[in-house]
Amino acid sequence: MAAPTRTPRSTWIEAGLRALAAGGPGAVRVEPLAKALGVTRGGFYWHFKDRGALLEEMLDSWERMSTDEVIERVETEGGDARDKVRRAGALTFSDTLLPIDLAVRDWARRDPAVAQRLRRVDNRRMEYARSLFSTFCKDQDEVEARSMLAFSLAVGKHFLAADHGPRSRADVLDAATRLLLA
Amino acid sequence: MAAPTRTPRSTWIEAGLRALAAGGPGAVRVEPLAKALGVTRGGFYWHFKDRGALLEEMLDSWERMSTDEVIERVETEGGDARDKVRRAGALTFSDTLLPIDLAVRDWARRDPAVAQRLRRVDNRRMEYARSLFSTFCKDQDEVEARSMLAFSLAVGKHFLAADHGPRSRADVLDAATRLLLA
DNA sequence: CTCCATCCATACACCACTGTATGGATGAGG
DNA sequence: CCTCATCCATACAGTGGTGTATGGATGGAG
Repeated sequence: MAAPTRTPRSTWIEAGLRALAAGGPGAVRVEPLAKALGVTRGGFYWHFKDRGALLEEMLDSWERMSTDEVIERVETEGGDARDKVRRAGALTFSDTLLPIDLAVRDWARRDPAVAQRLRRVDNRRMEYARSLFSTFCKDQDEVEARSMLAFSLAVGKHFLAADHGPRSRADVLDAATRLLLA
Repeated sequence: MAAPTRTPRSTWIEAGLRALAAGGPGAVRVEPLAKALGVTRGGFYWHFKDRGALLEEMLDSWERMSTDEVIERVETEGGDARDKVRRAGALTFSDTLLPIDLAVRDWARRDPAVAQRLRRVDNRRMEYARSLFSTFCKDQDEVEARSMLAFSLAVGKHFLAADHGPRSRADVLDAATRLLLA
């Protein structure tokens, strides 16, 4: 051992994820990250081979946070299937995870390696959603359709800019969720 | 008049939209665009004040293509409301328009001016969807919920990476669409 | 043929970032 | 107090873009 790590790998990764959330992968640049952390890039290239290595580890970190950790928390808190669907949605699209998630989705459209990671993550989520919907819907085709619609709604609502006249967005989401959980 | 415009504004705008579709707004850079068109940046700064002016005009162009032109085509071809919903979806998310649309959605999350444009566009689309759903669904809350779900599905499916086990993505989308149009 | 608006090439100054090399600081273990 | 692994600052060369200035080409109108 020696001096206690001052700005360890994890600090760079967290800063990187913040930058990704705010501006997409193109905004994850070493120099601005260092400036934001109040250091120079000196230490960065001690921790990481290059910028690409940071991006890899950011995705590793995100992948862990977005699946196991969320599902574990939902299961320990209990409740019936409908509660769990709502809660899983709330957790995986929380204030911190949501913007990262959306940035990764756009990124995945352009980078096959990222697409593969997202696929792993989405598959775990869909598998979980399927298991929950199956508890109150017996037709498997319909379970799959409802899961897909629920997931699309959870993601899509952040990419849609439409207003709803007299209704609030929250009202419409409520009505849509009821339709799916009926 | 004088020499016939060799690479007019529209050429730069089209090239810009292609770059936007392929790599997001950060990929719309003058130098690579010129290289792709086989010219230097010389002419670009004759047409446009700067890079920002090009982005503006690209959005103007996209806004026109994505609303009036689509709705007009759907209406002239006729059919019942359910046909029109499907056809409007197919047109506004065609091979050329879709990647631009998705790029703009991500862009809008970071740029308020872009968000405002997207809002105008999505409102026109939702308004149209509402009018179609209303023809076979009388509960206005439900019309709004179904419109929102349909729109979310149309956009969200391109951001979702999940597989569906034995089923194909097309099968699941079919089932989901039937659920919405029931 | 000449003129002139239109469009393009070239060269320049500038900026932001990448990755490397090198020489410190810093502070716990011995 | 010395040592050594750990972390950081600084300087450098290189890359790829931006916007400006300037001097041509080009080709239809007159």
